[in-house]
Amino acid sequence: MTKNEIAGVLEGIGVLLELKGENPFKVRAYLAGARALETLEEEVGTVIAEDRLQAIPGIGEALAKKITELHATGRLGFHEKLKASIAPGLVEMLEIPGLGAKKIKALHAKLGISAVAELARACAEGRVAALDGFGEKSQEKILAGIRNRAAYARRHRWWEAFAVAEPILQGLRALPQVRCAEHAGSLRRGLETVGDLDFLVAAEAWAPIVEWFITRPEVREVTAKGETKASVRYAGGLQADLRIVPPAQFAFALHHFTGSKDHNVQMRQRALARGLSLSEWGLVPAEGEGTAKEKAAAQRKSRSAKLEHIRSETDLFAALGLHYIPPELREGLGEIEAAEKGELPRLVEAADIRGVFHNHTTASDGRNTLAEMVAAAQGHGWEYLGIADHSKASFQANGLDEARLRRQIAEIAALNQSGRFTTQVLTGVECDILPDGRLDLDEAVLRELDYVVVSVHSAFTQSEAEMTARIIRAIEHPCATMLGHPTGRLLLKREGYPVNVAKVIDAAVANRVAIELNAHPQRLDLDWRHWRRAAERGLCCVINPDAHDTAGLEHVRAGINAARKGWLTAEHVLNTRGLAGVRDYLRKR
DNA sequence: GCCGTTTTCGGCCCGACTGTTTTCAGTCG
Repeated sequence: MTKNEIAGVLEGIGVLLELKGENPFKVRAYLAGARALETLEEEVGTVIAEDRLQAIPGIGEALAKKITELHATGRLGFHEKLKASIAPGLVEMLEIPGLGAKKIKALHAKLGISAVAELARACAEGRVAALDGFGEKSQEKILAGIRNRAAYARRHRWWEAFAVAEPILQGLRALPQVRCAEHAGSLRRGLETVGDLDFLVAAEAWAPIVEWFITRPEVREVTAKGETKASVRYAGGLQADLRIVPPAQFAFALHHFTGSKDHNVQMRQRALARGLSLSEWGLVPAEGEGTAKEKAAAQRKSRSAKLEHIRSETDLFAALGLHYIPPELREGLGEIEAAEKGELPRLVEAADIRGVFHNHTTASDGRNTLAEMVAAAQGHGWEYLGIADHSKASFQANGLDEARLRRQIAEIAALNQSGRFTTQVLTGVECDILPDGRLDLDEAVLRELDYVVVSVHSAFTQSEAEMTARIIRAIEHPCATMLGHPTGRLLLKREGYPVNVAKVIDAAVANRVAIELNAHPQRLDLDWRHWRRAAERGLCCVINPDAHDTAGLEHVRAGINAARKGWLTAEHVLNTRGLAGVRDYLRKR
């Protein structure tokens, strides 16, 4: 079993234990173990062989044993027994908003419900409302939740979520009562997909803001409305939470609601180690004794004392002995340790980008002409624009053969010489990697180009070994400059083809081939989780929009998000170099 | 189940909102 498959089993165990009513900390231990495996930056087989599993934080004796068994046999008796003891319908019921393990257990114990369909029937017959702890409203909410389950569970690509969120944020900022407003959550962290939107507002008068938020025309449903918080659902199922705090608490709340959860847990533990308690309310001396309620009261009392020193997230991090951690890095993946040592990278920014390489025109399947694309690139202030239309094997995309490509090279040379644009056009191609790893165009024509992007567009069903060997063969071609969308994934739509990314990265480093961070919001491929380690190993990144029209050039912004999440600096990214630097790089390869 | 410049046992992040209750449990983030 691969590490992600093993992580999936551990997560499944966690969920099942929760439904059994097990100790919540045990549940958390399994989920944490799954997460630790997912973020492991090496092969799990290596770690097992070298007996280092228990050195991974969150994995102890029991989990190490189970992971080893799963890796060796692909099965785990403990998991299978557990699965057999719980109806699969109960797990599915967890997807219904408002239903957690305890309520599902009660429904199962008292009404014998073990599937979503049975639950719907019981609600319709009014049997759920009659249960202790349930009522009419719970019953209605469950029914609505069942109806909308698919839409509610859906995640949304960052780009689309941002497009919904931005006008609302601007609207909030324009309200007279609002001192300041920000996005929080995974949107602010630049995650590739977003579950819901979080808006955070600092204000003194709250009611008018809540009122404005829940009465937007895009709102389909108001799911919660309190003094400091409101939740709504927009068309398409995207949910948004608004939270309002007094201005003095904004920095704490912004940090808290930006997350991630793992980052917050680590920050709170760090605070506790310093005798402080961190929450969205503030940073106050930790109370040793007393109930949760008393502690909260004590916190509120002492709140004002500390708050005046902390006006921003920068102050908050500083109070815990840390440099400022950009939101994109707050995933609990070592950013706190790096911030403590002052070793956080200076992350690449959109303004660092001086040009892009992988773009299409009407010559293949683009929707804008060469001149239109160059004009748009110039509008972005870029020094160069690379054109990489499809090659002939991508017949469906009107790919270019050798003769058409040569005509395009001549056309680009003429355009550059005309002086019509200050942005220089570089000649490239997105050359198909054929199923056996050969390239789709003659080497002679490839040598006439400034660069060659090699990409897989066919035979996705090959085995991992075949696909990996195929891509590596292409990387080893003397004309290959960069590897396009390395896994071919389409977010929320299609898994990538199976490929051993670690081996591909090794081959790219060895052959001085750059790997693309395809910035198309649907791709963001290679995934940000690989980049930190890959860059340390010397891999050169190139952020490419894969634009098929002038608007597609904007997508670089999404690629920047992903690059930042991958701890990349401008030095790691080829297209932060100016035209001379890029020409130098391409010549020396 | 994990973990330890307080500890090998006894902790494990913390608060808001909802619905059902008359003081709180469950859920959520």
